[in-house]
Amino acid sequence: MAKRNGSSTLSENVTKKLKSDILTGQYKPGSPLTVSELTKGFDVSVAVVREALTRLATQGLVLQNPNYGFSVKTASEEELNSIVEARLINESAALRLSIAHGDLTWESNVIAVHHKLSQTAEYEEVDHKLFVREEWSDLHRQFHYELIAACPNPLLLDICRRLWDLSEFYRHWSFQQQPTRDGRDEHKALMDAVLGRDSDRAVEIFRTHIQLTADNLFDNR
Amino acid sequence: MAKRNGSSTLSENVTKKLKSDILTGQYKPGSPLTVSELTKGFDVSVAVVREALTRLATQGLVLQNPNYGFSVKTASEEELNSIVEARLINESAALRLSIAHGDLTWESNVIAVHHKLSQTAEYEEVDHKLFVREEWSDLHRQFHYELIAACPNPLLLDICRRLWDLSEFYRHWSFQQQPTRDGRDEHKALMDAVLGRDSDRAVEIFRTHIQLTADNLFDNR
DNA sequence: ATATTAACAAGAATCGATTTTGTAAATAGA
DNA sequence: TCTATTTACAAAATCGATTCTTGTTAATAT
Repeated sequence: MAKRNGSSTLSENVTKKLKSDILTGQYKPGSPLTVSELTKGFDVSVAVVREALTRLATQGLVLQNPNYGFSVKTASEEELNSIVEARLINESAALRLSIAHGDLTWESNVIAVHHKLSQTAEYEEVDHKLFVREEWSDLHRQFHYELIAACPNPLLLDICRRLWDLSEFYRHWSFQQQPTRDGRDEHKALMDAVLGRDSDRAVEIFRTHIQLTADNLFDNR
Repeated sequence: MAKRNGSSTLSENVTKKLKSDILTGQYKPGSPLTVSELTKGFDVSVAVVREALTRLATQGLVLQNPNYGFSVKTASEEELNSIVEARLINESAALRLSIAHGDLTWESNVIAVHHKLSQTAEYEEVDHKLFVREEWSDLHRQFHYELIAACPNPLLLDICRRLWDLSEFYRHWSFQQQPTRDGRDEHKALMDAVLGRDSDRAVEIFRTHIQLTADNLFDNR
């Protein structure tokens, strides 16, 4: 850091990096985010770090206690259920709108991303333990995002994006260690329903898919 | 300002005040929010003002162009429709959940707020023009909020709150000048459906209510 | 020995100054 | 006269230092 590149600001870059660090599990839930520590790590001033933390706090990824500082958001099964419920509500609606408005380009984009996703390995083994691969994780996100991309309501899409971020946080900090199912078939079925413009069916598959994914996170601990 | 009171921070207070100023129409949509101007107005440092602006920008009430500064969000009929649609989706869902979970205390709170609202005048005349009274506006917000208050999903409630803020912005900057209808009956019907635990009917009334309110804002210009 | 107050330290919040950026006016060259 | 480059200026972004808060420990008193 310490030097600006392009027309973006230091604050933007630090926000992006810090968010990514939190979402990829670099900090434990609830652990303090000391401003002075972060200034050293990023080699920027307090103003920049504070601005980044303030942004993330407003988005719900960071907790702010006045006069007590910032900390990474905590995790609970209860909250995960709230997130899943909110996602079901908003992403289902966005999905219906997307199916109603999507054009040919959108269709081919969906197919393209699905193909990549289906051909990418989900897990990798490190020290005799399985972890979700970042590449698969990115594609998974892209796939779900592409499904709703034709929704003409930018506000709704923004809500979906933020809820996805919150979900993402749990993927790294749940008690789940072993993969118990393969979502590949579900993704295929979901895509088929979407391309067939069958909203009801698509939403139904999506509902099951996301519910199962969430259930898995806190089961088998 | 310039002096802290209680355990709250300057940033919090400035954020609150600035947000209120924007929502009550103190600044025109799109008008620049110069940091140095605001520091003078609030008698605080740039850090505090920037933090407030950053918060509001993340919430969508303020626009931020990197290296170009902040400005009040703009208004368009298109965006209002997006907001209304997002509110319908989220507030309907919250309403159903609230009706399903609300207890006796909640019921009486709904009745209490509705009574206040029904007994409060909506408009006042200033210079031969009618304006919505702040007191009524607050109660209106409280009423709608109380209806969904028993929803056990805090995330969903937060989304509703933020969408309400965005709607609030339009109430002051729409082209509508003359009141064209009275929502009193609709509020009564909505409350009755809610207390009767009739979710479908409540959502239906709510849908009509919010749609008409939004339509009015951009009609009769 | 316990309760209360005072001193201290760590970190948050705030400040005023410095650096960088974008815009528009001024100058130079075709 | 018109375009291209330079210069000047205002505002944004960033910095490092100062001031406040809060929690903890040491000191004093009951």
